[in-house]
Amino acid sequence: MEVKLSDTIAETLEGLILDGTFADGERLDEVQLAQRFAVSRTPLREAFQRLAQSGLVQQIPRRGVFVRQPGPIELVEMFEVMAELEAACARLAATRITEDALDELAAANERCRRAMENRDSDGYYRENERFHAILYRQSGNRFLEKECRRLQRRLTPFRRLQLRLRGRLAQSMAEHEAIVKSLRAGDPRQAADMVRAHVAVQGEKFHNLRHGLAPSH
Amino acid sequence: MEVKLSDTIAETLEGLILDGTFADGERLDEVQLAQRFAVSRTPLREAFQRLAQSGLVQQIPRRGVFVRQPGPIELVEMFEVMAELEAACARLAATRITEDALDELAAANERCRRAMENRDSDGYYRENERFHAILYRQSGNRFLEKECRRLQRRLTPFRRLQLRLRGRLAQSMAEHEAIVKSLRAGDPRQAADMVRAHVAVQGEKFHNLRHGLAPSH
DNA sequence: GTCACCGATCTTGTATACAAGAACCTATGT
DNA sequence: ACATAGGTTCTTGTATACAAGATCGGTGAC
Repeated sequence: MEVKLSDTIAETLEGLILDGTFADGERLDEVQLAQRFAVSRTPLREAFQRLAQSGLVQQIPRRGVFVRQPGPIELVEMFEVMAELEAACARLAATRITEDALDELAAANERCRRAMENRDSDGYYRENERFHAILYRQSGNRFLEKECRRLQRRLTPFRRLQLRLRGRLAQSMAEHEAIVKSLRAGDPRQAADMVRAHVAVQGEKFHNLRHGLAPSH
Repeated sequence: MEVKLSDTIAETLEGLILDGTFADGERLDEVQLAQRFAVSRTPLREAFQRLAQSGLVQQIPRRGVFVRQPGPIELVEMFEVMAELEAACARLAATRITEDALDELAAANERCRRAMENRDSDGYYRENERFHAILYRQSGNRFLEKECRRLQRRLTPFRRLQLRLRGRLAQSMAEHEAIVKSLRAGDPRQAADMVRAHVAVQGEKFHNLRHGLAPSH
């Protein structure tokens, strides 16, 4: 439990928007939600502002706040930026990463493999996230790391969705291995290219999903 | 004038923080500032939240908000991310940019040259910003464009500072020309590398400035 | 003399009250 | 019958009131 009501409320609302409970364009009623959370309008309005800055809702003055689900175009754009940010992490990490971190990456990927063998989708997802978290950290740039986390958080529901695609898990893992190899070789360009492709393919697969173009299975 | 008081206040405070009126670690007193702006605490608190999310202030629960000027390390990190983001713009723009936009870039750079000849530092700064704005737009990725603008805005005061260095203007302009050439050639890798170096050098020069290591003049 | 504990004061966080603008409904005129 | 004008109601934006935690100073004990 956070310290301020507005914090918990913002987080709860964020979850409700991300998981699609609130549809795109839907108006969030202050008084109604205030009753629902048993608080006054004040902390709700503070939460709204946070959501508005994250881009999850749009505040129209004197009109209210409306949830703003990213459309297909914006989603592809966001994945593209995610790919570039992670590629930057890889580029920097290639010259900065420690031996220990390389081992950690390999270990995380190993746990991914076990999760895949056990058909443990959630476990795979968790370890995959850990893999990427290590990469962010090893960029040696805390600001970049934070930016990556921020965008990753926003893309969470969509990334989860696309992992369901058959064959993606194995492919993803193979890509992880190639990435580790590039980092171990200390090749910034190759590492960046591989990570960029690894992340970008998620956006593309998602794009296909959304348009009903069935993947290969 | 914006629609909400909290908007104008947030913008004003942002300016005061960015231009150094508020020192690092200084506490922003709600009631005092409320009097100063002749408003109640409510819009001020809303403004504080926005600043906190931008990272300009830190909110410590039940303690207050404290301005958080980026230290040398964080600044270098931010410039590094800016370089990577702009490099991404260039990489994408290389295959997406229109002929018209290429001409616009050349024109903007030409105006830079004139400003330099006239010793018009502010003019140069303005046209330089326009040059980069075109680059963002030509990435063909509106989300990336927004992210670039956001970070650029935060780095504004520091970029301005380092442009004062003798010889930097001419060098910067030459880099612009090389960038346009790469884009015209449609070479993503080269365009990205050039933009990355072009932006990164700002961070490095700034780093030198801060450490009292005089530049070459 | 120093440290700790307790109370007074101040500050933040939340709730409520008030003001102004927007939406909606009705009624009237053409 | 439809459009428009006016008023009513609802909603947001801001101000104020209240509650709870934090800081600071004083006093007392060791």
